[in-house]
Amino acid sequence: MAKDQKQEFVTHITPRSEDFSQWYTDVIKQTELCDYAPVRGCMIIRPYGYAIWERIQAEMDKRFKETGAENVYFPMLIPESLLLKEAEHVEGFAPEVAWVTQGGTEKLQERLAVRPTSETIFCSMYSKWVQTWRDLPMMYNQWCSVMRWEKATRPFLRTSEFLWQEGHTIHATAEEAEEETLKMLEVYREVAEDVLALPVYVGQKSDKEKFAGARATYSMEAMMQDGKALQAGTSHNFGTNFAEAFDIQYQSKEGKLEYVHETSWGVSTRLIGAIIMTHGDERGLRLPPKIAPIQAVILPIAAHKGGVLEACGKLYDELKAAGYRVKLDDRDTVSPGFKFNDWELKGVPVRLEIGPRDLENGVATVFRRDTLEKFTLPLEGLSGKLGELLDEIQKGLYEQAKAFRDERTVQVNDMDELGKAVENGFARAMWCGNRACEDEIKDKFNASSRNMPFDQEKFRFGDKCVCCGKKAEKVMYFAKAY
RNA sequence: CGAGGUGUAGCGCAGUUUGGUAGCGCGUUUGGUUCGGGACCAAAAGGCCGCGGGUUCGAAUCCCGCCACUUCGACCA
Repeated sequence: MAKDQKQEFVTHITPRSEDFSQWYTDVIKQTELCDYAPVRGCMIIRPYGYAIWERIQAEMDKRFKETGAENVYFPMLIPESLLLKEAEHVEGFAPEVAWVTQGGTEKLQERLAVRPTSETIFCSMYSKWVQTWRDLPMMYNQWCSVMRWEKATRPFLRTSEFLWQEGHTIHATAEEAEEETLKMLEVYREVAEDVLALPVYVGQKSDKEKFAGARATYSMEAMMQDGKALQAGTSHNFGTNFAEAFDIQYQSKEGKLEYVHETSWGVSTRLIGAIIMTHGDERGLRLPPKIAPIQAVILPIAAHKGGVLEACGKLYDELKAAGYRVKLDDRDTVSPGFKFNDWELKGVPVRLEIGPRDLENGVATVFRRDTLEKFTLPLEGLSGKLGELLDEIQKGLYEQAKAFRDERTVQVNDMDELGKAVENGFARAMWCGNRACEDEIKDKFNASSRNMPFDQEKFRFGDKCVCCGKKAEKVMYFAKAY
C-alpha cells in the first residue's frame, strides 16, 4: 500500500527546536493567520485565522446557550465614574486602560474608557433591570473586542485589542453563582480538550493571581511546547463585591432586599495562540480537524491528464455533500510539490491526492498531517473513511499533547526540584497558601502559581510547603507563564 | 518600562565599516514547455532605502531625535 515515503519538505520557518519564539512568529506570519496593524500592539486577523476563530465561537456559543445564557451587546465605551466604582477592579485595570477624551472637536466632560472588560457597565444595567427574585438569574454573554494597553504584545497571546467573549451572570444565591462559575469553566475545559485538542489543568487561582475584584477565580492552564503555561480561559465568582458597589439588589421571596451574586467568564483569541504552540511542528501548523477551516484538501496531480480534474471534482462534491469542510486546490500556477508544502504549513489535517496512477487503481493517495504518513484508500467509500481518519487525527493530536504535558509535569518536594521543573514544564508542589512563598518562587525562578486542582486529596503528596517548609495547605501548579 | 537586534521592491536579504548611477534571490506580469515533494526557458514591470531634522558639492551610508517590529527581562486576569 504505502509507496512514496519520501518526506522532503521545504520551509522558511525558523526551526522550532532552535528558537521557539521566532518559530511562533514565523508560523503566524507565513500561514497568513494574521498581520501586524498600523497601530502599535494591534493585529489584523486574516481570513484563515478568522475562520479558526469562527469555529471556536460556534463551538463555544452553542454550549453557552445550552446553559441558558443569552447573547447581548454593550457599548465599547465606559464612563470613568462607572469604572471607578469597585476599588480592586480599578486598581487592577487602571494601568492598561485607553481613554477617549474628545468627541469631534469638543473635549468631553467625563472621559470614557475603551472597555478593558465589561463588569462595570453590565453591573450598571443589572442594577436597573433587577427588581425581584423572579428576575433571576440573568445570564448574558457578549462577543466583542476589548482593549488593554499592554507593554509587550505578541500576536494572539497578548495584543492591545483582542476578540473574546465575556459572560456576565447574576444569581440569587452564593451557591448558584458558584455553580455557574464552575459550570462555565467545565464548558471551557470541554471545548479545549474535545474540540481544540488542548489538554488543560483546571483549578482555582491563588489570591495573588485572581481577577481584580473577584472572590474566586478559576482557570484552565495549557502547556506550550516550550514548557511554559498559557492561561487559556478564566471563570470568576465575584460574590456580592460588584453588587454592593453598584447596588444590585432584589427582593427575595421572604420580602427582604438582598444583593445578587455575580460571575463572569471569558475566553479569547489567545486560544488560537494555544493551538499553534501546542500542536505546531517543524513544518508549521497542525490543526485539530474539529476546528480546521479546511479539513481535507484535494490535490489533482497532472491535472491536464484525462480524467484527473473530473475525478477530483467528483470527490469534492461527494465530500462536501457529506458535510466535510473540503477544498479543491486546482491552481495551475504552482506545482504539486509547492502545494504539499503550502497545505502542510497551513496545518490541513488530511491531503487527498488524485493523479493518473491513482485513477488506474481507483484510489486516492492520502497524507496525514499529524503523523506525516502517506497511504492510499479506495475512492469508493472514501467519505466514510475520511470521517474515521479525522476522528483519529483529532484524538491523536490530543493524546500527543497530553503525553507531552504529563511527561513535563513533575511532582516536586523542594525548591531545587521546583527550579528545575519549571525550566522544562510544570511543577506540582505542596504550598502553604502564603503570598510570601509565591513571591519568593517568582523572584527565584520567574515562575508563578498557575492553579490548584479541585480534587486536592487525589494529588496530595506531603504536608510541607515546597518553599518555607511550614504546614502545606494546598497542591499548586507552578510554571513560567506567557 | 530596561537591555540587545532589525527596518532597503510583495517576501527574504546584500550594500552602511571607508559618503559618489539602488542591487541579488524568490515572488509578480506575458508567452511557451511542464506537473507523484517548493519545475524550466525567454522577455518585462516593480524603490519617499521606516519617519523627521542636521552635516556635506553630494547621504541608504555620517550625526541627532522619533516610530515600528523583534528577542530577553519587568509589568500583566
